[in-house]
Amino acid sequence: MNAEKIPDIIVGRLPVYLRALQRMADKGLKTTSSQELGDQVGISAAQIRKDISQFGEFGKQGTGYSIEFLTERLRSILKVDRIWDVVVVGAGDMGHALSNYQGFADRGFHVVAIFDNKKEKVGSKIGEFTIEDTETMVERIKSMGVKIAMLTVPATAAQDVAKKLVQAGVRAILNYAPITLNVPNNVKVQYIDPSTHLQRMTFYL
Amino acid sequence: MNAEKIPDIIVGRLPVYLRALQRMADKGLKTTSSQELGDQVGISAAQIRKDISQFGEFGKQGTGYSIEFLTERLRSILKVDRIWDVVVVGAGDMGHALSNYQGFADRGFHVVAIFDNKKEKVGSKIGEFTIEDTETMVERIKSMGVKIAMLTVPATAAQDVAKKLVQAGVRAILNYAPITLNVPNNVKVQYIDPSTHLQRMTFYL
DNA sequence: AAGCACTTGTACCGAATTGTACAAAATCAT
DNA sequence: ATGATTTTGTACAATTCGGTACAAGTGCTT
Repeated sequence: MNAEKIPDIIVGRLPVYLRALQRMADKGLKTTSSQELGDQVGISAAQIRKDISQFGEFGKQGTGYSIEFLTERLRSILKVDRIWDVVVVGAGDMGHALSNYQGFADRGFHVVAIFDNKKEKVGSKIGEFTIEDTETMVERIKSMGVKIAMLTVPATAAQDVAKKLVQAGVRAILNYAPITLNVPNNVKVQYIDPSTHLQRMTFYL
Repeated sequence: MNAEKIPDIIVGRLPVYLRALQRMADKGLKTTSSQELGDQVGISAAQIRKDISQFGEFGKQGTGYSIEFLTERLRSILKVDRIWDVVVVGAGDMGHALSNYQGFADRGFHVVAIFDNKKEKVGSKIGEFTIEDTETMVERIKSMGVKIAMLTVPATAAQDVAKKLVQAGVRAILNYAPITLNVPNNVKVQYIDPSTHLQRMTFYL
């Protein structure tokens, strides 16, 4: 499989499959089917089979998929068969919550530093982290070789910080600021904005 | 325009347009074009024109769109030309952050209560809110007539809580728990799971 | 007043995505 | 062993989605 040829919409579903598989494994299950997995994640069985088959023939007729094997394959495909270091920029409530979040460890991520530009915050602790100054951020990120950042600064500051992150070599940004970021093509951005997500649902109310 | 006929993918882009328009208005701008708006949000101008034209002819040739008028129309279409009461379930770090979040007010939402099932948390304060017991949640939500909930409980509890929310009349759930929820067709769910979003990007690294 | 530049809304078309259906393989029951 | 059942992977069809192109309206300049 060539990464360039896989549609983004399929890539977007893989983490959902992986998440469901990990839950099944936690329950002690050994195998599953596209039907069962589809019921779990609310996607048609055919869709799941087609998505998975983009990367190889991982199933067995009559039996379905080995949960362990499929999990391993998906982790490899998504490159989370390793641990990625991640930095948090913005030490507000959201940065705080992400720094403490226990849900990264078994999904392939590890927060290694948190930055803020408020001098009065710099130096204070969040859990085990000491908040660092954004002034030194670019060098710190470069020296650690971090490729992933989570951005929880105010919208007004987000574009500037994003530019710095790109300078520092960051290639993936999870943006919590309610603004669309302008970044080079080789940098990926995912957006998390609760108001936007809510507005997407009020349409149907 | 008939709500049933509008593709979900278009509905999903409208809040992004609205967000960009509100930023333009804040800057004092009066009009914009599909080209300019598209540059802001990273979507082609033709796409934006087509999306907007689903709901009427809001632009003017040669001039573009009145920011104020288009904002007003989008707010009406998305039904955020009013304030929706929202409850938070789960008083962990994320529930805490959402309860304090200042970004809801001018986007159509207002947090009115926060619930948790941990007896030792119930009664304590988060900002102006007193954490309430999930045992009384269904009745409280019913009596307040709340239709929207944000779910920040652990994955293991999420499905049970979601069921209760549906019983209470909630029609839209913003789910922060890393699990797919099973809800009736007339209930909408949006998913926010940082690990899933990050995994969607590591594929390209 | 005439020409130019800008911009919308939409018709048309190709690309992307999803659904349907089934042959082939594997397991299970008797 | 044989037939019934389950399930995958994929060919084909249908649908959805996005890009291209342009007529027509608007405002600006000279």
